[in-house]
Amino acid sequence: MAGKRERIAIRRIENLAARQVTFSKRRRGLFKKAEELSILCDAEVGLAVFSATGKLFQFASSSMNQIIDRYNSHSKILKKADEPSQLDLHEDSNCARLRDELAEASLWLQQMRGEELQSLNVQQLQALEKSLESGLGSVLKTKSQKIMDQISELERKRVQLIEENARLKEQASKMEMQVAADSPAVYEEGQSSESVTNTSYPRPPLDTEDSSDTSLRLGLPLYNSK
Amino acid sequence: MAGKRERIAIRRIENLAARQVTFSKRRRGLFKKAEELSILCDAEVGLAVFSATGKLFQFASSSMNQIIDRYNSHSKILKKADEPSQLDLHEDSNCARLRDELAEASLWLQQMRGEELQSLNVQQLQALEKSLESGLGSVLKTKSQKIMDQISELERKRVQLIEENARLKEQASKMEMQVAADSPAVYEEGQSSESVTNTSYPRPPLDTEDSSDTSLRLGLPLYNSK
DNA sequence: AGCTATTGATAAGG
DNA sequence: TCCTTATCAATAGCT
Repeated sequence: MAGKRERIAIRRIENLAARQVTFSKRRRGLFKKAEELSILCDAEVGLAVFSATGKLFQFASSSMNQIIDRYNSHSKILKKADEPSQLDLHEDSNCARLRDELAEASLWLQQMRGEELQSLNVQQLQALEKSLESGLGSVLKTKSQKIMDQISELERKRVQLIEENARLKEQASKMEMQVAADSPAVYEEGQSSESVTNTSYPRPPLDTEDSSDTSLRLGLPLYNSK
Repeated sequence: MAGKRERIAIRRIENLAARQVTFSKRRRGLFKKAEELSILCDAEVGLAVFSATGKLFQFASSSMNQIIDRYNSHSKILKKADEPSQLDLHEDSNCARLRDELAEASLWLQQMRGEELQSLNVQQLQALEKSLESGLGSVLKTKSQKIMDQISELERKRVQLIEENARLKEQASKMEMQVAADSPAVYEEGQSSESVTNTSYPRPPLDTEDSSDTSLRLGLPLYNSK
């Protein structure tokens, strides 16, 4: 069912539909590779493609205007004073620099509003988005981890306390029985806990554990480091 | 001997030599694909690459100047008339700018309304990504709130248990004193809690409270709804 | 728009 | 920079 791929000759594809499909596929691949080259090798890359129907697709690692400027600079060195023709003649004096700045600014605005994204196929948009997303992700991840740790710790201590309670209850009932056996009149209404006599009773580990628990005291433990 | 190739991450290659080698290889590949695209699909392609050392490499299916001109023509449509030929040069700079912004906004609105989206494959994906991201943000916010609630609840129960412990300890020591007074030989080494006799001792609120606490039992309470 | 069988590109290592 | 080779990635041909 799949492709019995054959190598194709590099010449114009006559079939219109096939040509358009290939254009789409290869264009994507080309732009991807252009971007990868610019990132991997720290190169400035500008790529413009006009489809047979006249539509423009572009990629620029920085901005196309900047790349064209840089290209022209190189070309001038290799050639001559370039062609100041109509464009440069009247703009050069006062408007060229301003025009470039405006072009850059509007390009940025376009990009930030979601416009001209074609020219940023993957790079700028994704760089911006990824930096926000990854920063957010890291924060959330760290926060979640800390929360999880705190929950585990709380749960651990809860279990400890429950066990402690069980021990104490057991002990209490044990003693109750003894008390009842020895002097049955002592208990009438259960434990009305008063007369807090602080005896030298050997302390269970509770308080020791609890003293290491300061970070869990407050209502907003999210932002506590351990 | 040969390459045990591994896939590499698309980020700047730190090693200089490796970066240069990769630059050479990939640059060749990129130019080859650019040429193939232009031939196969009858497209006009211009590609300029500046190495990190500032060297220029270029490919153009026709001529770079022609492509730049054509590019500028397209850009002008989106930006401004760009032909303030001497006459309206000074006066219209602001007006042209405003007009440009309006034109851009219109185009953007078109795209947002669903027009021109086919040509914005990556744009659409990333716009979708962003909306997903904001949705994710809401989810995370809600989740955080629930976790906070659970922590508060755990903390509340912890305090309850501590109080309960304190009561039991108090009671225990109270009884201890009684036991010691009535039969001093009973206690020798404190509470080695064994012989778990489950008496009909009136239960403290612990277990009752605990039964409402099922969602906090597991190690991953993050994904529990209340 | 998806899916594979193939071809093409290329990371490592000399 | 140029080979070689093992792998990974792109994509031609179909559906």
